[in-house]
Amino acid sequence: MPVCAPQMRSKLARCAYKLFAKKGIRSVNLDEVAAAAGVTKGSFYWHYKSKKELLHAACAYYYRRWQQRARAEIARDDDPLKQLERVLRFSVQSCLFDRESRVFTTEVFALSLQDKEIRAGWARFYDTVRELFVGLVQAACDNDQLQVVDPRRAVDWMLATIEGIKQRAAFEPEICTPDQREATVQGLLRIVGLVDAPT
Amino acid sequence: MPVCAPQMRSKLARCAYKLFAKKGIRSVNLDEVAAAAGVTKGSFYWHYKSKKELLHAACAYYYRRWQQRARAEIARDDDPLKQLERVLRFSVQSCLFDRESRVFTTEVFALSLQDKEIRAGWARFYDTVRELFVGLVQAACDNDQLQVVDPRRAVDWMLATIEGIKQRAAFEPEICTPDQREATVQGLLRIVGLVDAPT
DNA sequence: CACGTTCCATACTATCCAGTATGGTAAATG
DNA sequence: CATTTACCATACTGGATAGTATGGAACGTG
Repeated sequence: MPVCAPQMRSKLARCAYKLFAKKGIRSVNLDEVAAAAGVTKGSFYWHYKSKKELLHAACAYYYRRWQQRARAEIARDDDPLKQLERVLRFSVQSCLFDRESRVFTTEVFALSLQDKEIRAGWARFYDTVRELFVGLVQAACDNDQLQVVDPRRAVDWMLATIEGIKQRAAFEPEICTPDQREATVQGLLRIVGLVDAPT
Repeated sequence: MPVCAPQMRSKLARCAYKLFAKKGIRSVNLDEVAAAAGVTKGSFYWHYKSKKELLHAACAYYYRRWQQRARAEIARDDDPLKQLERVLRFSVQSCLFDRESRVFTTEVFALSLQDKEIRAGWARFYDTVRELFVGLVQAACDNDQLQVVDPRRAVDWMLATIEGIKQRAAFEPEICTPDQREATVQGLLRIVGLVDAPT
């Protein structure tokens, strides 16, 4: 019996992500995905039982890649505040330049409203992202580099702002041009420090 | 020749919005829309030439309603800062409770990525919203109730945060519960005042 | 070498739905 | 009253595509 099945399965997920992120999930059909992976629809169904299962795999691919890249950024520094800045810069960067990521996430958001499982998966991902940022903020506080009363709440606001910029930038690109990247990062840091000030 | 055509045209747009906002644009078919308005698909096509044209009408319906409600809030006060708070409260309120609005806008965002005209229409809407807020912030500044160096930039950040909260709340409802409404409004006001502080 | 298993291809079905073709009815108009 | 026009219904077409039925090749195993 020949081997190597898991390779094709993950290749299909990777190709699916690329196509979904380029053209939108709903306007990509399974023939395209299979063709991109060098097979046909018939064999696609040997690896996945439905398009929805494929979408889950594509999401998982996206999660993993984001976390890998974020961890790589963190590993490049020892200082907690610098680490926080690095991850923020990475997040903003992907918001500014990675059109594919925006297309994919926007489509997933729309599908999430109708599909409980997709929504739950994405919520779990958001949770890990939140905890990652909370950890960094906490560390920066312990290091006397930041003063934040409620890190979790502060991070929630900051993440919301990132998502909002990402989304509004689709309509008003001028609010988020590459040369504003550093100013945006600093603005986000300011939000972390300020949102939970006494009302 | 009988009259009253424009009534059915706008009724179709209204019904389309309701259905789109409940089930998502792409999972609503024209038979449903026509039935909701008390006609059939055949006569639908007498009023609109395509589903896309209907979507534009549904968007226009959404724009108009939002602006009417916002203006109504403003009219209830004379004080610029209070007016700003009112509109913010209305925006947050619709983010907290109006699930339909969230479904509709999320779907429109997804479609915008593939459709230039939809995107352009929404960009125009965002522009009027921005100018409305900028005007209020400016007035509050002139009235010595706020100190903002660059109102347009501050409003951009604040609007981004609203959108981000709206979106993240779909996955993490706890970041945006009704009892946090006032705190959220105050947090947004703080962002207006703080984002353009010197770096 | 027979045989089962893995992996893939071809060809088909079934369904959904946007859009069209066509005809009917009632009111206004000359 | 005849005719036109506005508005609506019924019934159909065409295209796209998710999923299935089926068969075949290659490879390991007894």
